[in-house]
Amino acid sequence: MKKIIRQLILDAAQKAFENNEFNSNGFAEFTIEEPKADAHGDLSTNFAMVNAKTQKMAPRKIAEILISYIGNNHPVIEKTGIAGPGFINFFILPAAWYPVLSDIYEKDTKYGFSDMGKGQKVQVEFVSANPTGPLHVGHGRGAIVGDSAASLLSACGYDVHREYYINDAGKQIQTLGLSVFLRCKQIDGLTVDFPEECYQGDYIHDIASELKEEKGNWIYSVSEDEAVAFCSKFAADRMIIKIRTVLNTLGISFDNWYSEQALVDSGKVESVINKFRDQQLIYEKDDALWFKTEDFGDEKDRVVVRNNGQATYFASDIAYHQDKLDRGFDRIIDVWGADHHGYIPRIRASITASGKNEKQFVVILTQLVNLLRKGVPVSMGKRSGQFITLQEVIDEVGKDAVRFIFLTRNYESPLDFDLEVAKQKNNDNPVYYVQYVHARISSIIKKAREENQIDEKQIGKKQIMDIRFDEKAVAMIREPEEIQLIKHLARYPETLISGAEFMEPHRIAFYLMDLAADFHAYYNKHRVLTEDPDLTAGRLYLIFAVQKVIRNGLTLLGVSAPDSM
RNA sequence: GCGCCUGUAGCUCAGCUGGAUAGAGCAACGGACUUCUAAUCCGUAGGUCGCAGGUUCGAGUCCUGCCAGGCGUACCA
Repeated sequence: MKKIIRQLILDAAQKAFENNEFNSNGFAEFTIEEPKADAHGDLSTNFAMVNAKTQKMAPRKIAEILISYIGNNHPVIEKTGIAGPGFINFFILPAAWYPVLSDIYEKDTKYGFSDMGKGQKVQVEFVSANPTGPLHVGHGRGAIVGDSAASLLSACGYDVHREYYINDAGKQIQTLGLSVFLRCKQIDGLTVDFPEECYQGDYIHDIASELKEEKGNWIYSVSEDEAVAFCSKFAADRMIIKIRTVLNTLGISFDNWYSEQALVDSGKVESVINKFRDQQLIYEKDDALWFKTEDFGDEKDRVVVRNNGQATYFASDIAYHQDKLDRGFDRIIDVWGADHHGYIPRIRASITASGKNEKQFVVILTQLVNLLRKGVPVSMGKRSGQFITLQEVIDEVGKDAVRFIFLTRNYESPLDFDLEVAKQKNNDNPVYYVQYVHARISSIIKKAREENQIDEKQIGKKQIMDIRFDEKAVAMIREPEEIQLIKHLARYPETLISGAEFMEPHRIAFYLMDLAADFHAYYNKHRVLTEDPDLTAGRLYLIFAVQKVIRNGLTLLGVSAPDSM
C-alpha cells in the first residue's frame, strides 16, 4: 500500500512540475508512515515539508498543489487532507485492503519474504563459546539473537551460513585437560592438589568419570603430558556434544563447526603472520610479535605471538577472519557478548590491514543478562562453578518462553531474566499471548468443521481457493477491527525488511504482540462463526490469514505455533 | 582517566534510524464467561523521556557538556 501511495505522490509531483506549478523535479526524500491518530488517515507523508526548500514554497502550498494533482478518483483513495505544518493524509478505501489477504494466501509460508539481499553471501558466527564449560544464559542470548537474525536475513533473500567457532586450541583447553586429569586421579583415591585456575564445576567430575569408564587406567600408562593432552581432547569433545545438544533444544543448528585447532594445523595462522610480517604490519619488540593495530584505529598495538613463542587467541582470530573473507562471504557478522567489545577495533584493524573493506565486518554485541529469581540476583560465581546453566533454564521455563523473552528486548539493552516471571503464563510473558492467537484460530477452525460450517474439503487448499474468489464473502469484511487487522497484516513484509536491515529480530516479536492484541480485541468483540454463511466465510478468510502471519513470524523467531494450549 | 552500552509510567520494556496529543504489558482500581479457549477483552489512573545547552518548521530520536549504572581497558579468552 505504501508503494502505491508513493508512486501516486511521485506521479502527481511530476505532473505538477511539467505544468510549471512546481519549481523543481529534484524532490527530496520523503517518508510515508501510519499516523497514530485515526483522524490523520491511514497513511501520511511529509513530502510537502521536506520539499519546502527544493520548491522554495511553503509546505501547505506544496501540499495543496500536490493534492490537486492526485485527485479523488484513484481506486484506493477515499479522500485526502492537509493537516498540521503540512502533512498530507491519505484515507484508504476499506475494500482496497482486501488484496493483502489474497497475497497472504498465495505466498503462504513465504508471505513477507523479499529479495532484498539479492542472494548475497552472509555468514553469521555466533555462540562460539569455549568448550571448557556449559553454556549459561548469556550464551543463550547470543545464540537466540544470532539464530533469529540469521533466519531474518535468510527470509530477506540473503544466502546465510551459520557457523560456530570452536576455541579448541590454546591454554584454556590444556587447563581443561589438566582439570579432568586431576579429577581422574581423585576418583582413584589419589590425593592431588587441585589448583584454583582449574575448572571447579561438577561437570569436570562427570567427564572424568566417563573417561575412567572408557579408558580405565590407561592414562597412567603414558606420560602425564600425553595423558593431559588426551584428557583435553576427550573433554572438549564431550563439551561440544553437550553444547550442541543444548542448542538443538533451542532449535539452533549450524552449517559448520569451525575448529581453531584445525585452523592452526592448516598453517593458515602461521602464514598470515608471515604475510603481515613481510608487509611490516607485524614487528618484534620485547621478544614478542606485535600487530600494528594502532595504525588502524585501535588504542594500542596488540601481541600476536608471546615472548614464550605461543600465539595468542588474537593470532588465530586474524587468520580466522581472513579465512572467512577468503571463503567469499560478502558480509561476515560476529555475535559477541558485550564484554568482548574491546576486541572489535583489533579485528577490524586486521581486516583493514589486509586491504579488505571493513564494512564487510559487522559485530552484534549482545548486552549482559542478569539472571534473577523473584527479583533477587542468582549468583553466577564462575570460579566456584556454582551457576545455573542454560540447559537448566530451558528445562525450567521452556524453549519457547526462553527464546521469546530474549527476543522481546533490543539486544543492546541489558536484560533482567527473572526465572519466576519467565515461568508465568500471563502477559508478563507474552509468548503465550501470541501463541494463544494461533491456538484460538485453530480452535475456531475445529469448531467450524464440527458445525459443518465448512466441510472437509474446505479445510485443505481447496477451501482457501473457494473463499478467496468468493467476492461476496470477502465483501463482508468491513468492521473497523477487521480492516485494522488487515492493515496490520500489510505491515508484516516491511517489518521483516527493517528487521533484517538492522538485524534486530525484536522488531518481529513486537510486531507479533501488536498483531495478537488486535486479534484478541477483535475476537472478544465479534463472532467469527455466525448464522450468515457469507459473513462466516469472510471472517474465516480473514482469521486464517492472521493465523498464517502469526505462524510465519513465530517460525522466524524459532518459536512453535501450537494448535491448542 | 579513556572507550563502548544503557538511562522513557511504581516495575519490565517499545518508540518504525527527525514528525502531529510519548505507547504496551505487569502491578493498582472498576467492569465482561448460558457464547468460536477468560493464557482473553473493556475502562480508570499513572510522565519535567537522567540533567543542561545546541541544531530546525518540528527533538525521546541528531550534536556538545555534565550526572548515574553496567562492561571493557593483559604477552586471558
